[in-house]
Amino acid sequence: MVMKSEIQVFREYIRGRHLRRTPEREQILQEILEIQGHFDVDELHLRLRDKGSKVSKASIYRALPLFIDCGLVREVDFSDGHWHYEHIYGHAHHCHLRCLGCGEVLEFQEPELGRLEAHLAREYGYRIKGHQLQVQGLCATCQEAE
Amino acid sequence: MVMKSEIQVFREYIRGRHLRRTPEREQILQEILEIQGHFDVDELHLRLRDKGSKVSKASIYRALPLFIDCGLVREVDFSDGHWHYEHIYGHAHHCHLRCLGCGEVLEFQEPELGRLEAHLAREYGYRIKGHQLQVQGLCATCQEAE
DNA sequence: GTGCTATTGAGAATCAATTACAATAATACC
DNA sequence: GGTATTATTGTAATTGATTCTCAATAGCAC
Repeated sequence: MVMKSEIQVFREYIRGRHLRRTPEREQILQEILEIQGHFDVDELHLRLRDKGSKVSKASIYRALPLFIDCGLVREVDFSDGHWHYEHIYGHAHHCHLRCLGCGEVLEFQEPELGRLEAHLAREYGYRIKGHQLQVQGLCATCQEAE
Repeated sequence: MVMKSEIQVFREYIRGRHLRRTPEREQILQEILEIQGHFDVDELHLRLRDKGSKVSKASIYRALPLFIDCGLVREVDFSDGHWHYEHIYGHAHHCHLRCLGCGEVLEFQEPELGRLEAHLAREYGYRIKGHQLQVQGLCATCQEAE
């Protein structure tokens, strides 16, 4: 299966909606693609700053919903008072296991959830759009430190 | 199995930590117990107002972590910019299916998740403390309205 | 009762996220 | 290519949820 590149997906999305392709948006997307794992707006903004980009936080906040809407990025909830994000296009759907002590985040697959979605659709007449599963606990190191 | 009443649980928690039993806290807890389903701080505050209580929002914000800490209440994430809560003591653990159109929230059980927790504990050496699973979709009515 | 200190309400402060606005720049059309 | 249209930008102000400060109050231990 050949996949379109993320930039390609974004450009088609932009064109299809009579939005505009701007260097700011593409810089932001480029940076997101280079980040391993999760990020928040502050981190993203700092990384762009460090590379000499002058993109404002407002533009980041304005761009993220676009990336989410075209399926490149999703919001991740770590229950710490602000949003985190990760790029998902081309990545297998996964869930997060987070250590309450040190904040480490592991990713894991849970294939059962596909079956669950199908079951919920049948049972309640819903068209399922997505799900998030977060698990919290203490990693081995933080258990000892207790 | 006989369970302690929620008020009892809370009073013991308070006593055990040299905190103080106040009418404000007990009014808030009482009100939470009467709410069917989920609530947020604003709703809770309004309901208390309507009953003639003068409890401030600040006190509600200060009381909620106590209820959560003693296992009576938990946070629920609807990804809409602020926290929701529900009382859980004596209720079976459940997950939420939310309609993105009208906001309807259904609850369902997912017994597989217990097995998943055990698996994660074994696989990664974690001591699991909890999990949340949210599913989003469109209910039958909102599918038609599209 | 008395003293210690946790708790309260009111309002100020904080912080992430959104918005207003004037300037800029991407696209469509000639 | 030039021009008009209007989406997008950065800045700064604003919002809205939550937390904090502070002086007054009121539980609880003795």
